[in-house]
Amino acid sequence: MTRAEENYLKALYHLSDHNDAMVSTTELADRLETKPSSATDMLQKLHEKSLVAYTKYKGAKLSSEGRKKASQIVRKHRLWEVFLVDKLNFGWEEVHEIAEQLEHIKSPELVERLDEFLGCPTTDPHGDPIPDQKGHVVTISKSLLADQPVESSTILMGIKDSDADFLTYLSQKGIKLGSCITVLEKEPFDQSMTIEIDGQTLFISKTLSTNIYVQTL
Amino acid sequence: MTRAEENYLKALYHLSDHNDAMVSTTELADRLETKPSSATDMLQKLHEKSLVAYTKYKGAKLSSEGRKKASQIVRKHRLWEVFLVDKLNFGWEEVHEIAEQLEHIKSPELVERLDEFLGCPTTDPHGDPIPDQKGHVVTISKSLLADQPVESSTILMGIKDSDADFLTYLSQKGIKLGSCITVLEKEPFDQSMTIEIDGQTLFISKTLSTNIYVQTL
DNA sequence: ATAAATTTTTAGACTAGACTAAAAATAGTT
DNA sequence: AACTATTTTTAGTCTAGTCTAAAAATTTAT
Ligand SMILES: [Mn+2]
Ligand SMILES: [Mn+2]
Ligand SMILES: [Mn+2]
Ligand SMILES: [Mn+2]
Repeated sequence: MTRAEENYLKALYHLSDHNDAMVSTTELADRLETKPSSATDMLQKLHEKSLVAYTKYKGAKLSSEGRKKASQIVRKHRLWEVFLVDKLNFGWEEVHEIAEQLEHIKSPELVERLDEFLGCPTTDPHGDPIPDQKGHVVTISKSLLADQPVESSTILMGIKDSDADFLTYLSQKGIKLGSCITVLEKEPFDQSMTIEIDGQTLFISKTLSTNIYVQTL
Repeated sequence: MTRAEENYLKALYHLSDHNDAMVSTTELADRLETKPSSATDMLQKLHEKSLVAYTKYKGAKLSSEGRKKASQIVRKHRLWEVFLVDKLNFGWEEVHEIAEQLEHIKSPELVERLDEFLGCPTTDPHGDPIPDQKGHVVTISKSLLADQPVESSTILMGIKDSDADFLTYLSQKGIKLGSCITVLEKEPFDQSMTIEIDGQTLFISKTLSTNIYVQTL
């Protein structure tokens, strides 16, 4: 499998959002910052290889074999992210780009040894679950901070959009995985919130609260 | 820089053997398991980029810029080998293939953090020196075991041909970096030797003794 | 110094992956 | 239902990197 093939499989994995929904060529092309015609080419190739179920004009989804391959890439990506943050002290906003390369290293043995070295983590630095060798993920029920009622106490479990600027902003405010968040106020007209996070009071926009996953205590 | 370009630069680095000797296209092609015509193509390209000094029919050698790039790849290769052996407990015969991939990961920050994480090692698991950020290597004077006189006591400092089968064989015999070797006997007709290594007596062929670097005590 | 053998380069073809432009299919609108 | 707008596919082109076969240069041998 080439790097390009792997990137397409991974994109399909993320876009189908676990409910093996059909993905259109434009969605796929947008995600990979390429053109729909290129996506069509690749989908036809991956269909030939039985990694993708693709029907002209109707979109594509991963085959079970394709999903397994994709989950292995995601597994590697997230394990390397843990390595970079836990062992090399990178910030969570710096690791995605590097993991994007490391995920393509081919060595099953390496993955398992890395996993063990890291203490078999179940989530990556952004709160996303790490698939096991078989591609299974333990899904932790989490809800959006935006949907929490006033007075509720929660713990920050994940970031929806792991954009580097967004992650940097969160770090600056001292917002990180495991932070305790209590909703103090919610403005009905623009859904902005006043929250207490690890003791300090913060005012946050709707954009922010819809990109943060929390777990109710 | 593409992966292929990097592999060509690295091959030139190793073949020119520090004395910036001219390297022929066939040598280069053999090393990279490709054809001379492919090597010619790439040399012309790298010459265009001023990374290689190449003159038709006369061979090629690295420019100072090219040598610097090459040394950075070698640096990465060897640092990753240290990581794999020291942190992930791989055997020294297993790491070359994986490092061959890892050496192409692009992130200067990663290299420096990895270096620090590993305690800034100066040699890799096969006894080869790790170039610093500027491409400088600390050359430790070592000689071939084959050239040692009878009765001399030495320490194993490196392996010349890091072929996986050879490394596995050495491990099986308990031969590793740092082992104390005393030459007990030398047969004049075929240069085979009887040695004492870490207490045990071993009979070794010329092939073996010409692939082991030692330092005299 | 010529001729033969070897090495090196060129020319032409191939694949993976991407792109543009045009054609075909689908979806949306009157 | 027919027309329009959008999406998707096809056709053709491009680059990187490889290969084979042929041509050119160099080296070796006579
Ligand atoms: Mn990737
Ligand atoms: Mn992540
Ligand atoms: Mn390599
Ligand atoms: Mn090595």
